[in-house]
Amino acid sequence: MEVFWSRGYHATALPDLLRATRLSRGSLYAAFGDKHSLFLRALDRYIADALRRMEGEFDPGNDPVAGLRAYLAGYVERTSGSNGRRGCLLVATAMELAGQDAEVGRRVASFFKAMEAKVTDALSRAKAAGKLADGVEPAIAANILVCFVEGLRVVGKTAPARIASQAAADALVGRFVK
Amino acid sequence: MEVFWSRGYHATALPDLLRATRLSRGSLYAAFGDKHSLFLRALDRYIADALRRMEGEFDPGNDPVAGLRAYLAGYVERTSGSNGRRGCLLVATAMELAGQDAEVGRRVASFFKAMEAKVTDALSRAKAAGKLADGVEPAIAANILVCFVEGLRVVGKTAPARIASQAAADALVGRFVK
DNA sequence: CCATATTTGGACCGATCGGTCCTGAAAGGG
DNA sequence: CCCTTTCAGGACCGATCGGTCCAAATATGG
Repeated sequence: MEVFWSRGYHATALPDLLRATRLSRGSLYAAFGDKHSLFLRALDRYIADALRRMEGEFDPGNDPVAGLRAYLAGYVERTSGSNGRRGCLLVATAMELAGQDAEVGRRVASFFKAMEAKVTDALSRAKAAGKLADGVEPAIAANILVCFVEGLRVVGKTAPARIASQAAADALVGRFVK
Repeated sequence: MEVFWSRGYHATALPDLLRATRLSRGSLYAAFGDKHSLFLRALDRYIADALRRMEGEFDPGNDPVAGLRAYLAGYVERTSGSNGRRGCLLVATAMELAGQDAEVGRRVASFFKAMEAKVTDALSRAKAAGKLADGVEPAIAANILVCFVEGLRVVGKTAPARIASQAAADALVGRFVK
């Protein structure tokens, strides 16, 4: 369903979708309406997957700092090598469509907000446990981390160097925790 | 020339380019060859502008920490409000084409490498001047900063909140400098 | 085993894509 | 003042876009 993933919306033609879904033209339109609706479905699923994954990483039962590290490690993994080259449906969509398509823009914006909220929450719990370095404000640090991981996705498109990304991620959280 | 800027490559049609260049179809093809070549020209100019700007910010004659702050402030400015919504030709291109088009991929990759080198250099000079916090490694911190600013461009597409971005930028460099 | 309902592959549609080419007007030089 | 050169505007091209429709094949139920 996510052939949109590495190609983007405009670059994905109907034949690509037919091949990927193994559906006939008629069946695909009967099932999804049109290309735009199908794309929205794919985007929603991508977002739901990402949110579910983060819910596991930031589970209140776990150590928030460990969750943060797992969260960053996941992004390092997904932005390295061939994973990195595949890219990220959300980031690609944000750059390609979010400005023109309100329906899409809303979804992307709300995802980023949700992600930032989850990271903020984890940082707040870490702070309450006295595990944050002095002067680290959870909301601001969360903003930094979100930008960092999305930036990883961008540079990972062309320079998917795992060790460098991992070192950067480690150094970044090292600046925030005690 | 940069109507590609906010629309992206695929979404920009010939009529858009004709309107933007005020050229006729014939003249445009005589001058640039084809759409792809024209895009490459636009991309090269965009990259050259960015590099020239950074050369000013990271001028060896200036204080490297001030340069870093100016560099970040520039990104905050360019990712806030309507500037943010317009987006970034480089990031959009990285996500849309870098994986499929080798010519483009090379340009994008070399730009990110050049940017990282400039930031690394500034950080090294700051470190030599004893202005960096303990344990901050220039190359790694540069990687973090590059990812951060490119991430700003991504989230700035849908949530161009200037004050939050500025606070994040300030906090981030605050973690690196003494 | 037949009648009905469902789904399939693909022909087909108008629109638009990137790209070529030709005509007529404007500009420049003798 | 005319002849040549240049160039703008747009008609035109084949290909492909997203989307519709239908006939044949398949599955289903009695």
